[in-house]
Amino acid sequence: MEKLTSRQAQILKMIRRFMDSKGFPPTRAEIAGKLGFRSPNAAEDHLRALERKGAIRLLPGASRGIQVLTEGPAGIPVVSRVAAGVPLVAEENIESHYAIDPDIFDPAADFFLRVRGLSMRDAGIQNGDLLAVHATPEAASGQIVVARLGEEITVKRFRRRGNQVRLLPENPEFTPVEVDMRENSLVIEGIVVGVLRTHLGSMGRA
Amino acid sequence: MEKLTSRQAQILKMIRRFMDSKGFPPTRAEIAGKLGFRSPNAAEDHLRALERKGAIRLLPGASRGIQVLTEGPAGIPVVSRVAAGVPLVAEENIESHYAIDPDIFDPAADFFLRVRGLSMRDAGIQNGDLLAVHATPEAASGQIVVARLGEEITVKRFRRRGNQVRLLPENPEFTPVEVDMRENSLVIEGIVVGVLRTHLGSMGRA
DNA sequence: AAATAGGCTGTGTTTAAAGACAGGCAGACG
DNA sequence: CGTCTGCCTGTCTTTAAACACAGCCTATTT
Repeated sequence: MEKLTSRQAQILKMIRRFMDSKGFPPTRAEIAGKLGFRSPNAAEDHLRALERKGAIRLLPGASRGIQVLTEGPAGIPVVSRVAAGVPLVAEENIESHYAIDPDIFDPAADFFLRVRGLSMRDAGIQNGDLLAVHATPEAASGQIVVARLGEEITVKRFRRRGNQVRLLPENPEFTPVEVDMRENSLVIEGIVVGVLRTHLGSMGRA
Repeated sequence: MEKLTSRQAQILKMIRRFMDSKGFPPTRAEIAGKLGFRSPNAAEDHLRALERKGAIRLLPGASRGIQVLTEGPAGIPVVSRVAAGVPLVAEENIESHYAIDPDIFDPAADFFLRVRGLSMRDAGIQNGDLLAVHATPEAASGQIVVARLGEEITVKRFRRRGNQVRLLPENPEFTPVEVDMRENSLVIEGIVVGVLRTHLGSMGRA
């Protein structure tokens, strides 16, 4: 899809909202009304532009004949095998998308992160599990966080006392990490708000 | 919603299908065309009946002004505190619904079951977790099943040798259950195909 | 300097669509 | 028995809506 101008994106958004609430697309006049145009032909022009750029399809002759061509996959992105340097939720890290309402988690999930390793085993988090993550730099002591330590992405329980942060594994076979926020760069990518395991065909005991 | 006649249900289904494929509701003439009416007024009559019975809403004056009123909550039902005697997935056992695509699990999930107890702790299943369950009476040895033993609903790993079935907990503090299928009534309600944990605010270590 | 895209106003004309009116016929209900 | 609902045909009027035509102004791009 060709790139839209901000005005065109605004009109597309208006159409989407209209369809969500009413269940059918708006007419030219309704678009003009909502956006304050004095002429329905302004809406017509925008629709033509949106069709030309591949955002919608117009069915000639049909009233409300606007089809919004849904761009890309919907749902929550699944982040896996994180590449070094790039942001966590970047195109190249996204494995797929899952059609799940983000609001079943509280606070809402922004993405899933696939876990490698068993460092949080005793918190009921297994290798290959998907963690529902709420993206935020704020974490309270005791929460399980997704943190970036230099190049490494790690999932640990977060404990803080002043500038001294401890990242605790939930498995006696792993050792805690101590970080002084004044010396080392520790970035909180988000807090874990849920766990999702989708494949347990007949796995053996941990 | 009042009960529909088979013809009315058929028309409602046609409207749904039309909206799925086109993105907007049909006109009277389009309904008549699809169903072979020679008069658009037949469609008008049906729409009136559907509105009277609460299946749709008609917006006067608007072209294609048909709103299909979605019946009941969508998504996967969450089964909790199972009452004795009644089927597992019964109205009275359903706690809520979660908007999740059942097909992210394989095989697809039919319902969620809220777990009580820690008998499957070492399989990464904790107290309060939701188990995605595929409803089926067939279980392979090694799978985690939801089984009914008399009045009790239990979640265990399923092992079978002939008529002898063992239901294994995944926690050394619990003891396995042995069942002879010829003597005791064991009903497999389904197999566990996934795990969902939605609330881990700042829980302590297991 | 000319062409093109974006973003509008304003005025029509034509067609798509809602919906009213007048029936017909069958079966269910009191 | 009459009356209601369900399920249709057929016609006609009115309005909703698409869409063509003619412009205006401002940026970009060629």
